[in-house]
Amino acid sequence: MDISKTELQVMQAIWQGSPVNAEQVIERLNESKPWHEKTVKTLLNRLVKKKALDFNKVGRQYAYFPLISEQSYQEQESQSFVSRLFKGRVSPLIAGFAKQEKLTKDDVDELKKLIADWEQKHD
Amino acid sequence: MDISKTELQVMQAIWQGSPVNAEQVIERLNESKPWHEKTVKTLLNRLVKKKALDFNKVGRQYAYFPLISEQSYQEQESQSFVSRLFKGRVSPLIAGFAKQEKLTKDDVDELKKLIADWEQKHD
DNA sequence: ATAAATAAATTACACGCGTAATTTAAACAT
DNA sequence: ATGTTTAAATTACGCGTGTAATTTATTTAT
Repeated sequence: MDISKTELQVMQAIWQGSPVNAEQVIERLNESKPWHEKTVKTLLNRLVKKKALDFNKVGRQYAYFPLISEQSYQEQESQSFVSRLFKGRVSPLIAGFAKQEKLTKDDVDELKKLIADWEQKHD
Repeated sequence: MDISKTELQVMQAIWQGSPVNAEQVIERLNESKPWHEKTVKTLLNRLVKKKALDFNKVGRQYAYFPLISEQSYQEQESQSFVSRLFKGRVSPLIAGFAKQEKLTKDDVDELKKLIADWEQKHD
């Protein structure tokens, strides 16, 4: 049910573009991390069992594709993260980023735009 | 090293106020979730081993206190969460909240204040 | 002083995870 | 048709986690 941290990296490789076979997933992953081929295949299998992925057979290979979109995954996880740590309030999280000097000008610009949109919609 | 989700709930009970003995932790937790006494004690033990907690002996009981502040825990976890899911950019997370209608007026007000502070500091 | 109570320490146990190695089955080469 | 290659499937294994039960050690009651 739950996608683990390593499994997430596999999902991210697949979200880059699908359908994609195991070999290509391994290539994409090995751009950043050297994982053993067998390890990646185990992870693909587990993700299929968890219904995070599915595949079509193409010859003797599998062409994997996601059953969960990156968007919806991000939304669900963000919800549960913010609930768990901040009782659901999002601004303390941003406050922490600000305090740690982890906000860039771009971030701030985007936040301003989001706020403007929100205010326009909730007048 | 890593604090699990259930362990976090124990930490949160202790962050409510310390030092605090096992019995009191159990009471605080059972406000919301009915956990077996033995389970909570196991978790306290593990958190001590992980150096998230320490204690002083008071008679035959232990008075627990945190070695990690809630603030710093929140900051570290937020960092790593946002890195993992959003390549470190915080605004897509907020965008998701906005899209899901999970932003309240209070949130928006606080965000505006944070932004104003940030801009003032980075002129 | 010995028994009873109780706090803490140790042990338990199944399941998920990270990390593969081994086995099986199917396609390709000869 | 048979051997070789190569996907995919199955199995492995130690460690962490959720969830306690059991054991030990210490205090309190009688």
